[in-house]
Amino acid sequence: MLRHGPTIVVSPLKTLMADQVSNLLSRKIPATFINSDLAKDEKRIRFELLKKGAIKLLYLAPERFFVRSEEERNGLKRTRPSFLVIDEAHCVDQWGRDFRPEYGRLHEVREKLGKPTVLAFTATAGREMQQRILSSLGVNDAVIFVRGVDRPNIALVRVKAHESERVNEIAKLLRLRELQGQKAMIFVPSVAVGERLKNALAQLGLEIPFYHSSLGTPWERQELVKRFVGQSRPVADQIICTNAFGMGLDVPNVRLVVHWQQSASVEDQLQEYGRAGRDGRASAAVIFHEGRPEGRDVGRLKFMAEKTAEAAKLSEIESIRMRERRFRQIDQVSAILHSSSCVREAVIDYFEGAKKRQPLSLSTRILDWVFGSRHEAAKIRFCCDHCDAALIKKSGAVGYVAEAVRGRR
DNA sequence: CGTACCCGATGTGTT
Repeated sequence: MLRHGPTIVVSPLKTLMADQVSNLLSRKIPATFINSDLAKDEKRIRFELLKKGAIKLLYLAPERFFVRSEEERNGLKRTRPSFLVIDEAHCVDQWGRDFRPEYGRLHEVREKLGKPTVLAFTATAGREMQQRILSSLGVNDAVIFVRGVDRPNIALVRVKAHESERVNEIAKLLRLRELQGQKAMIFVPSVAVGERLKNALAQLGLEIPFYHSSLGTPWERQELVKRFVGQSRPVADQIICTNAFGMGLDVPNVRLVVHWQQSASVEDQLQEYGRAGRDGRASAAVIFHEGRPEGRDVGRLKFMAEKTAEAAKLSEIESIRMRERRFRQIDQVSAILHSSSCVREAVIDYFEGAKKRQPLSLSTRILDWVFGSRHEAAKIRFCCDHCDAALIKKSGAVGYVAEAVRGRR
């Protein structure tokens, strides 16, 4: 706010831009976005405000810098922003090579904008990803702050189960008394699996909506999101979803996140189960797996990774490299799920390194104070299936989740 | 077979 020029914020989703801009405007901060939802006139008005210096925060998708219209590109170039902010910066790495290549070209953008200071934020980037983000953005000398990856109030439960058993286990979980009036999410890897699960649960008397990118119109999808967050009726406390659901979603009382199977990276896994317990209260994450390295679950993820790598406009060597990286990310999750040690520790190591923690610098402590969670972290009473093996043996996985969600033994 | 942007052609109209 105190700098002379505006700040450009790169954001991955139009819904996110709209939410954040309206939030900022309600705090009287002059913010706006420019994207393909705008009518021609509205776009022109916003460019003019920008030119007059009336905008402090401008939200854009990365593709916006590469639109056909030279006039629009120049309009952005002339803004000479003080900062280039990359929100959800894991997208630079996760999408920047194949799925959304413009995410991988932000270093060019920065050059054209006159080399503004770069600030990149994400809740989920492991150590290798952090380095790749910096190198993609062309800021290898950047200072990195890594804080708060652990979510001590979420009990982590790995459950080895075949597909047929998973439906019944999920039904039992959803029916837990401890969960009534609270929220639960079930992540599935594909539309086909989601539809199957939705139908199977319906057979058992559980009608649960399924959110995915090809569901209905954008308006209908937004309506379902609103039903889940309680801004539209009928309220949906439980939802089946693909990973399309939730970037930027902040629902406080999600008590349970179930994964039909592992995610395609540790980052995805953390991001998804991390939706649980945002209010700091005791919550649980259940992840089903098949107990062996190369079963159908992993096969499906690798198949999708392969297709993505093939579809991207990459040279053969780049495409192979991309595929191998995605394969490795998938295997890293499997390794954590199949290991017989603490899941929590494995995830923390992945993000922060196993090395002993350095004493915190003043700047880190200030960042903690500014961005850190306001509530005291709950004491860990429940950790994971490994650390609480005796409890699981006694109560079973479902019983353990019930106790973990209640927050007392 | 997951994830989204933008754009221009086609044809409809749920906040």
